[in-house]
Amino acid sequence: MPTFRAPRGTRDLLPADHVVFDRLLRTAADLATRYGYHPIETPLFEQTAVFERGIGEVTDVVEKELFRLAPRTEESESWTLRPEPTAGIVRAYVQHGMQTLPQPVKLTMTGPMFRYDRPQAGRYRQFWQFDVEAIGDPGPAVDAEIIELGHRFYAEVGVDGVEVLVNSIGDAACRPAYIAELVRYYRRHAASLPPTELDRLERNALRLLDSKDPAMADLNAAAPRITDHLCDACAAHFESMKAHLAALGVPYRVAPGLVRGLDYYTRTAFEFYVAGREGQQQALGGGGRYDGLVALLGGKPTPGIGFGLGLDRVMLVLAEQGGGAVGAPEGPLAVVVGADAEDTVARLRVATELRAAGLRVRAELGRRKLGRQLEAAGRDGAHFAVILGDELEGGQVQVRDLLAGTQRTVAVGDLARELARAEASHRHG
RNA sequence: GUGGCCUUAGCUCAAUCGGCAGAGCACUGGAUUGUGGCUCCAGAGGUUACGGGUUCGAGACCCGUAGGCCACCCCA
Repeated sequence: MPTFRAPRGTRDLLPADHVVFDRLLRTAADLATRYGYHPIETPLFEQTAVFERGIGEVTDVVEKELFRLAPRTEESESWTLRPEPTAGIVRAYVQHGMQTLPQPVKLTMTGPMFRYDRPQAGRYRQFWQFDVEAIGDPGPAVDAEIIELGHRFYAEVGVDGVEVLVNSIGDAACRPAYIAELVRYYRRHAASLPPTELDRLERNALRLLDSKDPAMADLNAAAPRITDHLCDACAAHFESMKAHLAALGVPYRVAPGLVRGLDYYTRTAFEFYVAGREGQQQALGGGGRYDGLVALLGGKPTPGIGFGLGLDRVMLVLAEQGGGAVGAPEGPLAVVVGADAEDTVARLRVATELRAAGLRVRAELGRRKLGRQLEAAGRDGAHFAVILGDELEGGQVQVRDLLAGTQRTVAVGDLARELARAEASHRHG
């Protein structure tokens, strides 16, 4: 019964979890660099209007999941913890005049996002995303390149069975007419619509296509498809994007029901999905094109595309698939131990010298007897124990090879060199 | 935001019909004083999530709260 615990929907990443987490961060950073993306950090919170205007007022994220900060005074502005990275990055793009840079501007950011919804495994109020955004390139080739990048991320971190779902949701030229037709279609069948679906029809008709209600299956299968109602420009974009994906060897599936939850998306929408696992948190990441967003946030009309990949869900799936989750934090190369409980000064001196030489060294500062110290060193995963004893008066210590069980006397001045040499011989043979 | 299941030591779990809260792992100490992994011994660790109720008596039954999980909503 701890007095305090992590807030609902948040969790502590303990050192053992961090081994996997670090690997994800390194892979993300390395991949983004290889593809020409530059790191950016935006604040964890923004003016609420950035999200309301950018994401859309009638989305679930804005209507019920915003993590609003309590105003400090009556007059103070409304701040909200970021629920997704794109709006903030686009705000920065506009604020710093990045339209004057060579286009596209390719940015990457990995960090925590916040949504105030009901927690479940793989769904947290604070969760981590690896995000990339390419702003200023209207062409379908960059869409394919970015999807391929996401696909490669999962491959490199070792997630099996990731499916790529793609769709086109049109643009301002063709989507309104399609939605009107969709509404007409469902209204004709209003009698067979469940009440909740009727309600969604009025709010956001595209969402009906996504319904998991079995009663909707036949109706949705026969519903007009957005991809049959794209304007010529959107249709050409979609075809070219798919051709590029195929040429890059990325396996994908067209998912006509994939509409995504944020209003700013246009044309390309995609999701990375892992099927067949326990629990419904199967969307590992997703993204799409947002050709209207820069203008919406006050910039001149500029196209953009990006994705966000959920690192928490990747860790979850890796653990389920039996990969990665195993991993103790890296232990020290050597532990400095001593026979005399009072010799902590000597232990620290030796350890400090070895650390200055660049070695990973833990000093045993407790009062445990030597046998226990060696036992702890072994469990730590240390390869060597440096044992301080009476020989120290003659400038010498014992170096015990904990893996081989051998031991030799070494002059203190030669310690760093000797440890490095012995470690090298472990590796080579 | 809606509905359901769950909560006993740091972790994984026992505790018969309502009758003295336990084990394994982990942790700490010891096995004739400076040598680990194995073994043996011992110790520490609990308001049985929290608050109320029923009862001679509650870990167990009832109500509420919190947290976790599952399904929705939606998404990462």
